[in-house]
Amino acid sequence: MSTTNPETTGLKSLNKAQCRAVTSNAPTVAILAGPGSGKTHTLMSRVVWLIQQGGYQPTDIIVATFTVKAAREMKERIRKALGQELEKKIVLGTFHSIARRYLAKYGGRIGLDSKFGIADDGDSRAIIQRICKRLDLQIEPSHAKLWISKRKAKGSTSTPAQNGKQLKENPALVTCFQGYQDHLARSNLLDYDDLLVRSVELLQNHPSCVSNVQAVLIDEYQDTNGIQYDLMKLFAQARQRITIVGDPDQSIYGWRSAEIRNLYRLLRDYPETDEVSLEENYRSSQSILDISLDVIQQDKKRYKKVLLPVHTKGAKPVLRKLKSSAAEGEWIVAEIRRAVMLFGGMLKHEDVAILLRSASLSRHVESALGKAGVAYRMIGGHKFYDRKEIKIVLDYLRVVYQPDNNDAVARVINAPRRGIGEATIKSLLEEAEQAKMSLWSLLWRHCRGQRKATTNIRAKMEQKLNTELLRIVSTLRQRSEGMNESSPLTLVGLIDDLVRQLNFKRYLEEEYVEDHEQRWANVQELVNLAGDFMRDFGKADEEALPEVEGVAQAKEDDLLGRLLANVALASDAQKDDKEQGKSSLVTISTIHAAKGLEWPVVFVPSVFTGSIPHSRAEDSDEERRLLYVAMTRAQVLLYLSCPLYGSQGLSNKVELSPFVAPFVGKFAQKGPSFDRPVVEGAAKILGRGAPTEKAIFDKIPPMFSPEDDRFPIDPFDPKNPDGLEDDADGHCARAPKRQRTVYANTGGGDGEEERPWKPDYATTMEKSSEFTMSSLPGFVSAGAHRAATAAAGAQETTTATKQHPGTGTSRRRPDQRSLLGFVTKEPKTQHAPPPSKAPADLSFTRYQAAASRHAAKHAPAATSIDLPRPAIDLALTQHKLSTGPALARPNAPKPTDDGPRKRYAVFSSSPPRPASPDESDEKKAAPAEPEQSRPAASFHTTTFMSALPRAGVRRPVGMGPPPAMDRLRKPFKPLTINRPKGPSG
DNA sequence: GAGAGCGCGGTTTTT
DNA sequence: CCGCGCTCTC
Repeated sequence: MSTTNPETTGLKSLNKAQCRAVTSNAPTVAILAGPGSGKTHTLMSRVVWLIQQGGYQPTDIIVATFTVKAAREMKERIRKALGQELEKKIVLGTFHSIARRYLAKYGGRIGLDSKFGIADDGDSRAIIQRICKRLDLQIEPSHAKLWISKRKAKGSTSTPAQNGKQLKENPALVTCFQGYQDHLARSNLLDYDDLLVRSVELLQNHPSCVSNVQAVLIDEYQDTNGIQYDLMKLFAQARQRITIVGDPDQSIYGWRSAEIRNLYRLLRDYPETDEVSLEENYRSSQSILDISLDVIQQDKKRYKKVLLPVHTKGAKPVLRKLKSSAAEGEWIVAEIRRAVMLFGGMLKHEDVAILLRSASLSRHVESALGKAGVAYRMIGGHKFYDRKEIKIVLDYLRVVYQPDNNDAVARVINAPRRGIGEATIKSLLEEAEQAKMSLWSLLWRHCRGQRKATTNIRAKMEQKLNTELLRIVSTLRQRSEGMNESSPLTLVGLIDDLVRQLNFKRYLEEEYVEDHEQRWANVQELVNLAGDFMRDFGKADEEALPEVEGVAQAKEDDLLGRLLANVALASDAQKDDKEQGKSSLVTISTIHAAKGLEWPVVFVPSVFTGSIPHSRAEDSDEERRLLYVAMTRAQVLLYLSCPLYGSQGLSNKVELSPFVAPFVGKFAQKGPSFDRPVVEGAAKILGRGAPTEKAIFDKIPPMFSPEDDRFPIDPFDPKNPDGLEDDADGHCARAPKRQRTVYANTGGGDGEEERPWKPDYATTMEKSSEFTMSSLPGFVSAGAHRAATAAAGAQETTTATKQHPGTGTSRRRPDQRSLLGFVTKEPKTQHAPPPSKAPADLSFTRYQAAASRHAAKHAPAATSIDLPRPAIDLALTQHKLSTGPALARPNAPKPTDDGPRKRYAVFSSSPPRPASPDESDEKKAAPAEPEQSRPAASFHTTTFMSALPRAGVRRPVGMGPPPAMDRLRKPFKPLTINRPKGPSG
């Protein structure tokens, strides 16, 4: 297998370096590479290669990823390459889920009860909070939690060196730690960190459990922490074959104790490691890469490496300043629409991602999208499983599964209301603890008359407890114990019965008069999720571990337990591309959750100090890397933006993030013109067909401004800093005093022409933006939009995995083998460092040289070869009817025959005023039903619908002036869903 | 002792 | 801007 011919082994999609990594015979392979260089693809290919060429059994391979999403994606890819049969046998998942599997099978060996549950974040927090309070420790629970988690996550790293520090430890923390562990043990729970800690313990003491393992592969290695490193080594202890891929520049989990140092530990611990660096970036346009590098290179301590653009320059990334967060949201919507429109169907909503530093920033964006009727899905942030109604049901299930889980029991005692208050529950808990029995059995015995509780429980309540809680749960428990894979529907039935017997619907109606429907729908969705779970994980040994000879496994056929574990471990976003394909959704995600993914169009809003370096962040380098990660998700269009005033008050000005401030001049100040070269360049990068100009033209409605000119370029006006809220038109309309911002001299340095801000135009457009956006029929409505795009863009477009389209153009570096591009500063390892003293900037120099070479080669050539006509698009640029008096009501043309359901929203041409009751009458008449045109196929649709006003309950949000609405309505909670829906067969 | 009402601080990112 | 903890009433 040493001489492998790429042609015959499916390695064609790999470049030379990748190929070398895939086929390396070294026991340990470290693949270090920047974003978009095909790391994951390479790792996946190596798995395939190990199985097909190396003769390894899939069951003997462990692939660990960092996030659930990454695991799922990896799974998908391997399935495509190997087929489901083989893929299923590979032990693949997040560290946590793999650890859990081992503990479920072998945990008995280290004294673990096989029915252990997983304490999620909320559980841990609650437990710690209680302990702190009860013992009157003078510490902050959140701090304690962090500390405990850090301590567990360290693994073997810390122990040797720092004894001095250990003495300094706050004894209160130690006490809390102890109490916490005791409590977990009593409730038979493991927290997330414990899964890893105990697995390490297991594998240390019982290596035979992994004696079969031939190869271990780790994705996103830079994010592993100490304990995960230990675990990796232990997984690999039989054969010591490890392959890792990673990028130190993308290390964004330091707060979770990820240690870049692990890279050097690996090189030290496995001196024969074959290091491979991948240097070509296949993802992004050159200008995106350039500016991303500008950002990351501010970090002087970083380990430099080469990143060669493969694609052409592309449109200049944008750094846009907006008046407020609300304006920012609206601008984003406008840009999305502009791009979708002017790319003539080549870009769809699903090609767009909005990446946020924190989930809480999503509000404005969501409301803008909602108003415009753009469907979206939110990844990360609020979790479906965190919703109150869901938590209650889950808590019941946990009690069914684990009667000793006192916390779950306690939460469930008075929900639905049974007239048992907090004080009573607290007292019962105390009593149980004193009596060294679980809360459940205390109640049980009390109600059976076996042991009278000292806590006073009134007869009426005892009655209720007995019939409504104890009896229901215990019968369900009996049923669940008889449940197994051969009776696949029982889990759904179980939840159904639980909910019915609790009269949960009525409870919701009474408790949540306002939105009980939504909540009940959520409960229904939970039932559906359970059904999906049964289908996908229920029967197949999705989680099986290979039998190792002579090592007995515990059977884990407890469906309920697995469901609950799945909820705890997989509570992040699922995407089910199959179903989503029908409706094209914009993605909103945290930057963290976006790692490893890519989109043609990426927005990074709120790039201001306090958000991106987050105000509570301790490591600003990590924050910078975070921004870098966000930026490098983009393939063709990258937009950063920053509101000039914070959302709270008008007076709090906001400062541009220091990470971009020095480069303001390198960004465009507004969205690019989507002229022919830009469109064609994008088409090339994405490997999609560029639409003809006619195709684009035909769909552009009149009144549509092809430029990003609806918002002032510089909304900042010192004379009128307070005109923000009420929109005293004057100040936005004033001609821009150019570049008088605090940040830098943007100098307007390049060919980007600055369109002067026309006062009248500005006002009208600005003012009319709400209704224009939301009510032009066929324009904003997803239905029409889909019709339009479907007609044009029926071609295959795959965003996920690129097969390195530009093979012909991408020049591989001849000296690819060299490592010097990567590590320039060798930390205190003294094993043979590669060409050690490369000047620190060499890599960058190389990069620059390559980049300019590349540019020289491509810029003229690329366009002239494929598409000889350069700038016909002038016509397009001038196709700007809208610069005229903007208020003329457009003779709204339906772009296509929208069939029978053409929906004309009623809109008045008068500028929107703050909502008055009479006015809203008119608005009520407007059909608030953009959502009806959308298929309700996936749960994400549900997500989206929750964003929309429900007829009768709310008036159409799109019609009204936004601020009023925002204040009137309780902000909706986006359902952020996550559907553990594995790609079913 | 249960529940409704008001005031205050506070929450980054994920398994 | 949202859950909490505190107070007051039943």
